[in-house]
Amino acid sequence: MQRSTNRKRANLRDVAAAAGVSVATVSRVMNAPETVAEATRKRVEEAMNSLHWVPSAAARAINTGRTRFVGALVPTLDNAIFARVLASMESQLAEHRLSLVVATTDNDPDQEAEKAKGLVDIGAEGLIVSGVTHAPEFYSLIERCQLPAVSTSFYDPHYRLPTIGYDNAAAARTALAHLTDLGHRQIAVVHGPSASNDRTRARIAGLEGHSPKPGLSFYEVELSIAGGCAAGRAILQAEEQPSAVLCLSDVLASGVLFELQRQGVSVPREKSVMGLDDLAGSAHLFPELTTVHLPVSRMGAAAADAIASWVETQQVPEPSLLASDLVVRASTAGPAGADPEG
Amino acid sequence: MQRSTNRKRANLRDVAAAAGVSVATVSRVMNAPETVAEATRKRVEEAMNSLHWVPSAAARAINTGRTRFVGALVPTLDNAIFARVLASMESQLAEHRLSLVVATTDNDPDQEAEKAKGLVDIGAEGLIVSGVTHAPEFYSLIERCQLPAVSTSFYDPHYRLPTIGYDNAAAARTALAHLTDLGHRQIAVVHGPSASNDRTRARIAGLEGHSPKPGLSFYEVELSIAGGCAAGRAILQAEEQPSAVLCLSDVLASGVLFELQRQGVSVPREKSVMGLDDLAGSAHLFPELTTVHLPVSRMGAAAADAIASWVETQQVPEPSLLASDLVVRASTAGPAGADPEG
DNA sequence: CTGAAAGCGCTAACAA
DNA sequence: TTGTTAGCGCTTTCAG
Repeated sequence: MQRSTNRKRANLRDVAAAAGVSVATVSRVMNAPETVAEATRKRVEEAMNSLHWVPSAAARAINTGRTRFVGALVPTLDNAIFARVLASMESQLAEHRLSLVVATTDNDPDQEAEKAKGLVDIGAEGLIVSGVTHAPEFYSLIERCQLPAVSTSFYDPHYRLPTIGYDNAAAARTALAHLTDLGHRQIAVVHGPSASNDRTRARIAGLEGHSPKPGLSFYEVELSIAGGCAAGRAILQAEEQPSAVLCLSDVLASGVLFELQRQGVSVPREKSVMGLDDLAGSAHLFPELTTVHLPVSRMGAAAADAIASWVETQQVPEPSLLASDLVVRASTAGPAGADPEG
Repeated sequence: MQRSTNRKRANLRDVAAAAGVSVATVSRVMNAPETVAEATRKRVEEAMNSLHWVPSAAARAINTGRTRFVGALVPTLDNAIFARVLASMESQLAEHRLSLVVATTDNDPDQEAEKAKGLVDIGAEGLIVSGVTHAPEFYSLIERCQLPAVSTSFYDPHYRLPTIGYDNAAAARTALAHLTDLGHRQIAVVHGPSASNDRTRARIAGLEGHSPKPGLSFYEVELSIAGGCAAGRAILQAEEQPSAVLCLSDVLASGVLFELQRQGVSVPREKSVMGLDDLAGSAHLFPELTTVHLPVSRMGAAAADAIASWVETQQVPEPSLLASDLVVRASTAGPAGADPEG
């Protein structure tokens, strides 16, 4: 039954009083301990402990004007690729003593704008987004707040936000070239919703004008294993059977692979299948998936550095292009019946 | 070249001055617009816009004592199961007008404690964690801060934090029972790191004392597709071949499946494989994976409600047990050579 | 090395 | 319906 047992949370003044010092000294113990005499510091620290003192984030933020966190808006957490991006962003931001707050947008610009507002409302100092398609409300938000914001997963040096990403069109072209090099001329292209995803659109566009010009048939499905399966079934029902399936995402390729197996189609003997992403699991599928590696870890780190420097120094970072590269594994081969020497 | 062009961000006073009203009125326009006369409100809103006024999160927080966000600490974003949990947490928290901030712990209690501190530092009003194994620093943090915290993915009514989860031991037992019911007597059990994961330990413990007592051999691997593949290879090299493989996680089961296929082992004809989790993709693997469904979406929503009510009303929520259930699909069957009628 | 005091931007009584 | 004013918990000069 001590007197102050039921009081609210202690504040700086309480600690100062308990330690017999001024609030300024307590503040110094937190922010510049070396400027406080050892004995005084000890006394203050004891007071902090015995009062269960916890500094108020808000009070600090209001004084310093800094919250030390930035927000990342990703389409979904459902695709393993974002786990990699976020992990590297987070660890790189930590180098700058910045925290990362994650929000998902479901590929919906309106939801993105709303979530962005939510992040700003809780004090985000900067934002990292995906792609170059955003709601007007999003742009007006970052403009009003003069908020640093960078975009990832897409490279476009002329975009109004600095972009840190790869060339989606080139990545898709690399994949297609691998297939045509193997001799495929009828190719099914499987991709996720294009209306809501500019990365997907860029990849599709990258396929245009490739030479030699193969016969391409497009299948748009939900971006998931189930979507890949649906595409697999649709492809098998087509009049003219493609000898290869180019999936614009590894997740889709996995689904296609499973469905073809389910239908008794041998990969790559009867049909080649390839992806684009290079997820961690893709190397271990059966058969191991040929794909195009996207440098998502480096991208996450680069985006983290970019937003950090913007937040810290007010310097707008430069756009940055990261290379992607072909990873040939076991799921692709020449078309069935082709001369294996040719 | 107006006079105030280069000033810092506008504040409430600036807006009030520009609109010719008091700061209180401006505040009301934000927080209770209906109490302000239409004309006044309009004038204030115009002033807000023309000054690019953005309310300060910190200042609001310091006054209301609320930040309106809670933190979730999850082991990893790499396993699709957490995407489901987090998605439902987030949408349910939104019902309470609360935001969710996500951090990953990599199954490391020290990292968890550190990240928890980071969340508190930026103002989290409550925390959601996984499991019942945490660092002393974590406990002292939530105690010092009197911070609401609930635990998920585990049910233990006697734990010091309210647990909202399923019975991991029972789920594993359900899986094992399915296999023994099918007639399997030699079963390989594949699981992730047990030292760092109490859910895994609980699942393993759940296998004990099951009757009829089958021959169980355990394989501990990294919790990933690659880990599942490694387990698959190890199992095939064992002296006594199990007729079934029980994976304590769907991710592992996928890897086992791929590896068995790679080695030419037919599932379920030669070996049955089952998982535990019921990820969205599991229903679409080849063959479709038999598993135990964990109610992660409901769990996320329940955890959100629990932490929300705690944060809002200071009432410590009750622990809550959610049922898991068997989902029989195509990856399990009786042991090879068994009488299909028996 | 330490303290006094002036705010940071906002909310919420209380008055008018 | 609107204004006045006292803080919220902390940092940060500026003195001593």
